[in-house]
Amino acid sequence: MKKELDEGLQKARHSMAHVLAKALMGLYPKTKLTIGPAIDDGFYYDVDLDEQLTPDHFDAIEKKMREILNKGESFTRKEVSKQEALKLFAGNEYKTEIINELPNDATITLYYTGDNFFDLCRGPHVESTRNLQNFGYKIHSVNGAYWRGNEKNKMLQRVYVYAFKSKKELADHIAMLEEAKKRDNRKLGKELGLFMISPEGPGFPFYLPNGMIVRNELIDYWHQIHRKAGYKEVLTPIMLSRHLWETSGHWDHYKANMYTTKIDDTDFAIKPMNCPGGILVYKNSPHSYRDLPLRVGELGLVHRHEKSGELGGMMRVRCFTQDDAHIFMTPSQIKDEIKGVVELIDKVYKIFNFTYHVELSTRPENSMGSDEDWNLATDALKSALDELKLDYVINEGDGAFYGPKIDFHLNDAIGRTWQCGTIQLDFQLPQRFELEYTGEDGEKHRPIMIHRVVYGSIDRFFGILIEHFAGAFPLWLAPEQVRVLTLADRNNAYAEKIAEVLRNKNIRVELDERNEKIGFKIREALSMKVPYLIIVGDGEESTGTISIRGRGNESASGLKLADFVERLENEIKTKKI
RNA sequence: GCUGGUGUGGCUCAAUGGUAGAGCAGCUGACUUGUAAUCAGCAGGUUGUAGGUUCGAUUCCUAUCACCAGCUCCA
Repeated sequence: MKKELDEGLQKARHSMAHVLAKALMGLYPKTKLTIGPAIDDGFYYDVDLDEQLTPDHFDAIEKKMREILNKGESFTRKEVSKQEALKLFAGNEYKTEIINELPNDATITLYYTGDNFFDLCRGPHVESTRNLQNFGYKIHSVNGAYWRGNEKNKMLQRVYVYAFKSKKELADHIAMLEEAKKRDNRKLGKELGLFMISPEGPGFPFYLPNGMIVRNELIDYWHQIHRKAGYKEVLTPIMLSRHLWETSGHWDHYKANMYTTKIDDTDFAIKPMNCPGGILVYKNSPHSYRDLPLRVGELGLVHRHEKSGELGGMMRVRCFTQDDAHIFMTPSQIKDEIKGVVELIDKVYKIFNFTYHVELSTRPENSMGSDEDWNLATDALKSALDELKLDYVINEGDGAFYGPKIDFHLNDAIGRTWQCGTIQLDFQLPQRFELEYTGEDGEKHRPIMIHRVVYGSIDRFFGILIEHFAGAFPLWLAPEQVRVLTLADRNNAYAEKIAEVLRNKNIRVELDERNEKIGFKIREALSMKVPYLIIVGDGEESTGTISIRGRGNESASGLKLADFVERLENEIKTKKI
């Protein structure tokens, strides 16, 4: 599912980055160049420069780039020794740092652009800037970026440039971004009355009535499929004692992200995860091997102190509901349980027409447990994926502190990917909490735990859905499924009767009886993305029929209400997208 | 949290170192309407907040809060 890497394009983009570097050096000779790689939609170059670049500078920089492209300057490779390289980049601490990390006997390569500019670079490059003349490129922003991505390092200026093989592709890309902007969950959330976020609670979303309907539909569906898959459900408190978080390891590993408080003289923390609560439920009663696997779901509200600059709409919040579940099982059940979860996740994503890819994350630095357990857990996940014949990418060191995980990444409207579903295998918490079950042999054994979510966060999944559907939710999710519009006051009674029939069928229907022109009412209903409009005037009333207009461009008249209701019910039932 | 930017009535936006203006939404009235905006009137803001400069600030400065883009982080 991941985008194929087009090596030729990457090479050309990286060559463009050198053109940008040369242009910047020409305009601002004090610029210290650092690195300038190709990315998905172009390239960037990180520079250390005292003068703050702003959009006002872009024209001049682009013009300079154009000059270099038009000259048809060749890219030439030159090999130098480490000592020579250090001398050439003596005033540039960033390049010096890079060079110093190379082995002493390394052959270091420089690339010249023309004969008066060179940059430290592994290459490869196109032959000449002439090869890049048809490129569509546009500097679109300058932002801060830490040297080497480490927030302890100096912040550099990162010049971002869109770059495509042709001007047409560039125009298409910009058009796509504009479309994405129209779908932004923050914009649509406001326009469609889905949710709000108040300055009184940054990162803590409020659900408005329309958003609440979507949320409840998502939850209803979740309950249905989980019941069918043999899950039980619990609800655990959002605040628990420090002692519990110390036992779980969160107090040591996750404290920076936890909200804490005191009750009397005891420290408490608002839960950032549901697992310790779920474990207390498990420990509440003794278990036999006959109970396993035990699948216990929880729609748990968690709070995490995310840094202020990381917040954004529904996509990144400080409190959210995870559609969590913990599965307690014996080692021999691991594979089948993981398979079951993967199939569940696949089924849910298909309902929404999402494509996704899978990643497997291994042991991070700040983790607990023995090498042996980590290997065992990681191997178990791998073999389950292999057995399911699922392609996956390995993310070294990106696991949770208590175990490795499989992540599901959805592709959203803008082409970004979002981690939603995850399956985490955990040998640690059962040990820390001394979980047990009685085996067939009458002895005590330690269960293994799976933590898993399907939506991930209901709130963020909602945000992704808003953008995915551009606010035009499928019928089963639409806050308002049908709106009945009247032509004139004298048709109101007829319209009310129709609305009542729909309401009795559990269809979410609203009535628009205002004294407005029909064009105005239609315009408003369509801008609210109502899936179906029923329009009734004298014509319909005299024949006992209805006219409908769909959110697409469908329109029909002379329909029987009963037939239309049946159609709606079928569409809702099949969760048709 | 960091770098840069933004902050004007419910929404979208305008204006100026001399005490803010429009469209939409809202309210009232007229119109009783046939597939994406009927007309008229009314009402609504001490220009995010707190200081400062100034004869005078919403416009300049400082701090702070929130938002936006990116970095870092992440469900």
